[in-house]
Amino acid sequence: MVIRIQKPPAHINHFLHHPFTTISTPPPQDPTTLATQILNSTSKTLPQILESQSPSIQWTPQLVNKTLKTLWNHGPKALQFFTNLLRHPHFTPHASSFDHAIDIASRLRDYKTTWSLVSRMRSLRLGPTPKTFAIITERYAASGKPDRAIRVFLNMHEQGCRQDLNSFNSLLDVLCKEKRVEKAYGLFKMLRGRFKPDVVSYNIIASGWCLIKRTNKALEVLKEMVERGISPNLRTYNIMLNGYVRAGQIKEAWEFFMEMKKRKCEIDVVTYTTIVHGFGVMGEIKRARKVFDEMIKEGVLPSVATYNAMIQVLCKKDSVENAILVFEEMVRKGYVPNSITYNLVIRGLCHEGEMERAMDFVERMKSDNCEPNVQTYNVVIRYFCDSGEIEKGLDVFEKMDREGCLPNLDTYNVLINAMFVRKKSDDLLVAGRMLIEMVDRGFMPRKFTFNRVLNGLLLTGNQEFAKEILRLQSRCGRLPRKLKL
DNA sequence: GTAGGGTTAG
Repeated sequence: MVIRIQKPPAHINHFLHHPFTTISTPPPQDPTTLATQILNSTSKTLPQILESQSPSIQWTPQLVNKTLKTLWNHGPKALQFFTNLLRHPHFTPHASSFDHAIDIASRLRDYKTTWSLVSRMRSLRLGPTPKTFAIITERYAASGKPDRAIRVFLNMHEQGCRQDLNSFNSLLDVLCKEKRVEKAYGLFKMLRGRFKPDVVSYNIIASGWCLIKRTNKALEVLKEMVERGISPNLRTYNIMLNGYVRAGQIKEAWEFFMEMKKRKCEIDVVTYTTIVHGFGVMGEIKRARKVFDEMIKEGVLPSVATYNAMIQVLCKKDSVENAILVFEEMVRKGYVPNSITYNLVIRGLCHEGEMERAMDFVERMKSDNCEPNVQTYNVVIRYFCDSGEIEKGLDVFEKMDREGCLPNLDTYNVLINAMFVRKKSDDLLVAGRMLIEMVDRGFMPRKFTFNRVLNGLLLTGNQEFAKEILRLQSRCGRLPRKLKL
């Protein structure tokens, strides 16, 4: 049974802390330890594990959410954990935990679970909230079902959640981020009478056009906005600026930036970061550095993101050594590098073949209380494998497991591909086991990957294992049409 | 999680 311990009133507190009172304080509730226990459990032992925690553990939303996040790359286990918790009569779920679980279920394309969580949420009067719908529509749009996303939005009021301008903007954003700006703009025009678009709506559509490098369309939309009496804001300008940079129109970007200055537009750290990044990707390191130095004189302090932009472009167009100088400079100035910063430097070092120094940075990351994430490990695994050091790649794979970092689809793809280079039959067995593991964790291998592993196993005389993989493939619906029963 | 800047592979 799960007991929620509530903070006692102050007068009771006195008795609780009396030396003769035997009520113990709850143990430290560490989501990582909990997640590890859950990962090592089976569907049978999981309820017992949760049960054994129950006398002391407080299932706060933070603990539940953090645990779900840690289990992100093992969706089925994450959902098992959450649905088991829901069975406990004394567990009081929070709307945000439902949203996390719904996010995980819809990422697995398990829409049955998704919607049953929604109705559970509803029966507990916790939602669904507009955020819940943003999650679900994003998942539909991301898996090639933008029309389904739109339908979900149009029907959300039936789930007790009224559409408003905010939720409309969310939907437009989701469609634009999935590069369905054409569709988003059509919907925008169709429903603008009903939702009265604002500057946010227009900014979303404009950045959608910019994302697919159609800066002229973005300008057109913004012109229409002004004609309708809505003024652009700083974000609007930053969106256009970034659009030019993305589209490689660096001349236009610079002119736009100059125009902003001339018109005494407020210019902020985002504007500068965009320019630094823009010059950098064009290989104009000196000009990037100049803008970087200039912004401080103009009274705009760089952010960690600005440093990240600078570090990235130095790695790509200059040298890692200079990038590391900037890294040390930011640390000296009291900035705290984040995981993106570390990953950039690590990637830069890997790219130069400096694998040992890259691994040193992974350690430094840890000692700086910035846990290496799945992207960090993916980078070093990829570079080890690409340089033929398969064994070291596998070592890092084991290391991340020990550190409690779950691999994602990229990790498996990189490693499975690497299992073919040495032409060793043992490697194919490893590939087969990885294939089984990734499916177990909710990742869908491509048909190509299945076939490659299958052929490899057959050619190395592992007929029995090949059959097992074939059965797995058919369960995944990844069989060639002819073989499907 | 209503909008803008840093991680990704050719």
